[in-house]
Amino acid sequence: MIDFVRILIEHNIAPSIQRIKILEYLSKYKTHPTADMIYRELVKQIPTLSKTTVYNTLKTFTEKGLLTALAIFDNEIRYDFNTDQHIHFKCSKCGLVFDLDGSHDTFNEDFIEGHKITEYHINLKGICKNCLKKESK
Amino acid sequence: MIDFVRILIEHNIAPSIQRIKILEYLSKYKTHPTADMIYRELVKQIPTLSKTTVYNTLKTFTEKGLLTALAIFDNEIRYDFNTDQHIHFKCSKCGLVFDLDGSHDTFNEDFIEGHKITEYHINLKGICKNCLKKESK
DNA sequence: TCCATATTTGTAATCATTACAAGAATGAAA
DNA sequence: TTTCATTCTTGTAATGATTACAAATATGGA
Ligand SMILES: [Mn+2]
Ligand SMILES: [Mn+2]
Ligand SMILES: [Zn+2]
Ligand SMILES: [Zn+2]
Repeated sequence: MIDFVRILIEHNIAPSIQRIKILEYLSKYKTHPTADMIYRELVKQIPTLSKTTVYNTLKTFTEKGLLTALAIFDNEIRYDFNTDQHIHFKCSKCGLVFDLDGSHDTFNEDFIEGHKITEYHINLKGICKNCLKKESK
Repeated sequence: MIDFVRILIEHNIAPSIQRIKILEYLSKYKTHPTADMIYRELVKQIPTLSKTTVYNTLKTFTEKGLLTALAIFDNEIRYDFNTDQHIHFKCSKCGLVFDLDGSHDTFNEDFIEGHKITEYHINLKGICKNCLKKESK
């Protein structure tokens, strides 16, 4: 059982019910959800939850390094509890986002051509295994 | 002088004034502009230009493989006349998008872990050379 | 308990993009 | 050259994600 309250305190974030639930959701469902997906699920548990709170919380978490914000196609931000370097693949059929942690060699450099690098993302797009299977039938 | 009419015809796109101008703009200004940036520039030349036409045209061009659509941070689509594989870097200070054509080894595989790959993007974020220079003053 | 501060909420605003329908241009057949 | 179907363009309205903002609520220490 992960101690979400401790994680929040360690990141200098006051552990409100909303924040605990949002962090719990992200750690449990590694589907790279959008703010709206998180809202729609959690409002069932917390009927008074506001979508603004979800947005604010996700912003805070990202700024404090607790999450990674992903901008992978289709103009929507997705959130990832896994802040380690890994590769993302989005299926253009079903819309699911998969992790590909292939041991691809990554940039380690802090500077490239004089620019300071703070984030590094590899995003792939295509048709996922499941959708390919359906297609072939 | 590039023959934009020929390029359009070769891609099975009827060469209207609007389409020619949009293609010309993208080939001339390699700044990875958004639809809105293109509109704001071209409406000076074509006062009747509609933003919808810009969006439609960019969609058509992308579908026909004439452009690459980039989703690099901040929820906006940018367009690139250069369809060759290269790396993008967005400065979080000034917002400019730079090309980094570093000979980074890329995926060549058509399939990864069973998923069919159709697009491959490497996006970096950080602070660009120019902004670093300004900061240090 | 009291109070300053942090957090949450709900609504309105914004920004990028898409949907849609009507008008204009095009170009081939008669 | 007229006709007419098709394609393009335009303008406005709608959508969807996100942010701004101000009021209401919760929190934790003095
Ligand atoms: Mn991930
Ligand atoms: Mn580029
Ligand atoms: Zn799929
Ligand atoms: Zn910069």
